[in-house]
Amino acid sequence: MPQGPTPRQRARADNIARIKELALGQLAESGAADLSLRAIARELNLVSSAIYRYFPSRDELITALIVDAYNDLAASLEAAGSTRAPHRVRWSAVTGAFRSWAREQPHRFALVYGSAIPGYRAPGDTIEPAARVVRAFCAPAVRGPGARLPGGAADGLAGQLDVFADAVGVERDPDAVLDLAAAFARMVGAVQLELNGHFVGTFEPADALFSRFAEREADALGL
Amino acid sequence: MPQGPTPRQRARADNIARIKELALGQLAESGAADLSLRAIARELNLVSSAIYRYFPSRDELITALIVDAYNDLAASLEAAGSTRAPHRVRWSAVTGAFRSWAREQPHRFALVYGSAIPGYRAPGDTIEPAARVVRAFCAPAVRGPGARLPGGAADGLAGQLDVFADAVGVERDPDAVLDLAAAFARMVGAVQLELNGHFVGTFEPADALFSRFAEREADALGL
DNA sequence: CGAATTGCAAGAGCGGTGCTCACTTAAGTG
DNA sequence: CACTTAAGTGAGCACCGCTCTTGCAATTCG
Repeated sequence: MPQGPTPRQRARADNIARIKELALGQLAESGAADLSLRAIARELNLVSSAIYRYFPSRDELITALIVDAYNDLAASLEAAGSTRAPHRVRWSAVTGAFRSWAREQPHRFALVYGSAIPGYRAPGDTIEPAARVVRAFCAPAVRGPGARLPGGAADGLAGQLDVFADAVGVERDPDAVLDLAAAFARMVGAVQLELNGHFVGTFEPADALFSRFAEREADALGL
Repeated sequence: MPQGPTPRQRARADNIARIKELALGQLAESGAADLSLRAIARELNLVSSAIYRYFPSRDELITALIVDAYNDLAASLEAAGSTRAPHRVRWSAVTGAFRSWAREQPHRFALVYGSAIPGYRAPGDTIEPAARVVRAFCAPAVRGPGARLPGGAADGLAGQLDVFADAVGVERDPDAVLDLAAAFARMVGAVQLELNGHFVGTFEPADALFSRFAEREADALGL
């Protein structure tokens, strides 16, 4: 027996995909809090309760969208950073890709890095995809001058930086690791500010600001 | 005539305050998207429709809460930064106050710097309070080595930095202004990440990380 | 092949939401 | 005291997430 997916499984997967697709469309129009299972069912010519055959609750649907968004963003960063170009160029590409992805899909960015949806608690399934994003973000700076001393298990911030470096797969000295963490936080914050309109009247368009940020970070990281 | 507020105006103001208070309580428990006017009315022994005498819509209530939150945060930063201590100490105090405020009232932080509430568009009333926060944040670094050259009206990023410096009331060279913008974005991003649990497993607690960030920024700003 | 099992969809229903509207009641004003 | 105006009422509309029972169809098994 070929043991492939049965027709039933195929149909089910198709429906799940269709639901996610419609949910994404709704997300783009109204945001996560307005995501309505009933509306999805309506667009799908289904009775409202039928949706619950595929997603046991609204939160489960949202979780699936979050995981997808993390993976999509991570893939985008990985694609931007996997060239043979010099590290500095790759850094610029990855940071640019982050912002571009967020600007193209602001609703999905809000889903993953915006405020937690009220009453919604991210389950464990999301932490791996989230880490993948950070890994991809740091990839261009993964190795450089001042590799990590094999000290290990230091207390306090030094120890935390070691843990972070390990999780991200970076071999750098603590100062560089700190720079990476700062760069990621800066990125998330700046994108958040841009998307929420906090730059209107000052940094609009913000292209120059973002590329200058990236240059400085590249300098600090010795890329 | 003393021309003070009439009893009616007093009662009205009291009711508005009470509504906002209950809304804040609800916010702390469930987040902005779960904010229910009917629940507020219930807690207030009012019939649901009576709320609309005070706030024409749910969005208007939320806007009021946002303005209050901005002003509260700004006041907190201003208090932390208005000491006679050296600039560097004040910088540390202000950045610390920002994080503290956000950690104490995560729901309010989410309201102002989190993702836009779906379907909700911030009206103009919010931009002044928002600017006040940025001003207070930058206050400790308002003046320092390398004051701004009276060039003015440069194109591109330099011009934007000038606009930003003017709006914030900073007299610094473009590099320092850029540092300030980066520090603010870093702050918002890092707090966002911390509040949303992205630091679990790495930077938890994040106190050391945040103070190290602040130190580096103080260095860069020459404080 | 027929029967049993499994998965899907239907539809009614519960308790909740924001918001509107015609209405009564109460308070302040000439 | 008569009048205006603001506050509160309650029914109602259209929507929401979610549950539950019921009928039907496809698949799997004896």
